[in-house]
Amino acid sequence: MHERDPQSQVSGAHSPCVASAPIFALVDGNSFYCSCERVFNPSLINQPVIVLSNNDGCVISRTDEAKAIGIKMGDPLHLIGDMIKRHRVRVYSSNYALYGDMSARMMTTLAQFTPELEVYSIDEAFLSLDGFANRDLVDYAREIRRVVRRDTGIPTAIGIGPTKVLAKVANRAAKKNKTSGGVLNLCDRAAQDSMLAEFAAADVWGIGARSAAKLARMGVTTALQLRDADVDAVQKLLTIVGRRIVLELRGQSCLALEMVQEDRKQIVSSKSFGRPVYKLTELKEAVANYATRACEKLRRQKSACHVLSVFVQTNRFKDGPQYYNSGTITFGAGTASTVRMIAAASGVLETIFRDGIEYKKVGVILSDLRLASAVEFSLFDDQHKHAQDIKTMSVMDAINARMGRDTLKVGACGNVRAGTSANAGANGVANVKVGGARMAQARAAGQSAPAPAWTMKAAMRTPCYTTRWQDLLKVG
DNA sequence: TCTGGGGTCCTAGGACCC
DNA sequence: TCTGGGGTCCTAGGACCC
Repeated sequence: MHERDPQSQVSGAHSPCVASAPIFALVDGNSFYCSCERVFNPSLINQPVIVLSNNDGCVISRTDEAKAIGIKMGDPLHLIGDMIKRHRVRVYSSNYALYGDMSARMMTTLAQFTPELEVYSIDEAFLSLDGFANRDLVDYAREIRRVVRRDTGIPTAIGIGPTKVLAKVANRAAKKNKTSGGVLNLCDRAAQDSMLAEFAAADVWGIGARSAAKLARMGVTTALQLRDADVDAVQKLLTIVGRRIVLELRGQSCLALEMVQEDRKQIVSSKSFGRPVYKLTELKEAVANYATRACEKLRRQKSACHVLSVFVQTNRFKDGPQYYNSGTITFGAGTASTVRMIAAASGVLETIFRDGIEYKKVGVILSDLRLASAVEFSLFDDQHKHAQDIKTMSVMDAINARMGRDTLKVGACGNVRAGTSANAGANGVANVKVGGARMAQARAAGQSAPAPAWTMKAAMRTPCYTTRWQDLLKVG
């Protein structure tokens, strides 16, 4: 068992990596989004490739070749146009349906190697190798890499260590060091010493820009200095979080493997607009769509929402008047009904909307999430209506699961088909009635209508090779 | 013209109660 | 005029992650 509360541990002790100590491996997909694109387009191999954030705003994934040119994470597209042209960088809009599917394949493959697996993010997983101490860990990790590559096409790097933080360090080093063969083991004390000495404190997992600056002020700039710093002083500076990091660097495991994915405590759906938006009606349509997405997630984890917040904001990068406002509504009896949520969100939006403002973004936040099966009613709540809502939603979910997202949706969402974009055009919509709620049914064939200003820009999106029949890759 | 979205955890401070 | 102290709960803000 790992001790989860670092405060209860003996501080200052350097525990050696003995047989009974935990062993973590961190498997991380290299340039994950770009690698996904390469799997389906081999002409991208050995080429500089980047994948962009929503609205084709900035760089969120880049290959080694793109890094070598000098393209950095988070670079706005409009500032690197020259570089892209000069080096013929291949540019892609993000395609989360594809990346999510590739991620699931990678995790399934990893699960063949150990049942003790934590899916940490879309492209990373921690594996427990506790029972493997008597094997050659590096050999085993190489085998994992080989099989993931073979079965998914995704290249990975693997870092091994007695704690999660050290496994992270090892992973970074494995990626950087081309002679490592993609695998690096930091279970050995001497290896830790030499590696941490040349590893920046700012690059340690959990140390962000703010914390790095604070540490630098007390003379700590390397991971080795951080490990050997006075743990109480670090806690004073960086709270309990900093203490845990120091202990983990010393080889004391404070962060356990979390195999079960806990339910979300909060669900956010918000996006920047492809073009400026001024009108309340347009904002309402955007909010209806975001509320729809959020409620789908909510029902998937079988929760009910008790607090809904809606916010609006202007473009913070633009000179001129800024506006931010948010409003909240509380549901006496929790709900997961898209119809109710949209109505409530629309009401909140009206209270925070001001005329004559150039809006860039709206969002909805669902919080105070509790078990849907345990919703409590007061004397004034209409339980019959609530039961009807649940039925309506399950019909909608069932149809959309079978026929595709947004086949059935609430009329307030307008006529935008999910998965299309501002540039891809929209499909026709017909209204139908389900369980008393007015729904809009999008037709499969697209009669083009101009896309609303609030929809996203995604001009360079690849097809959904793995998740849509009509986008299956054709061979031959 | 053009700068992402979706999460988590921790702490301090205020409100409130006894 | 004197005017406690401890506990809990909630929230906003900060910081971090991918």
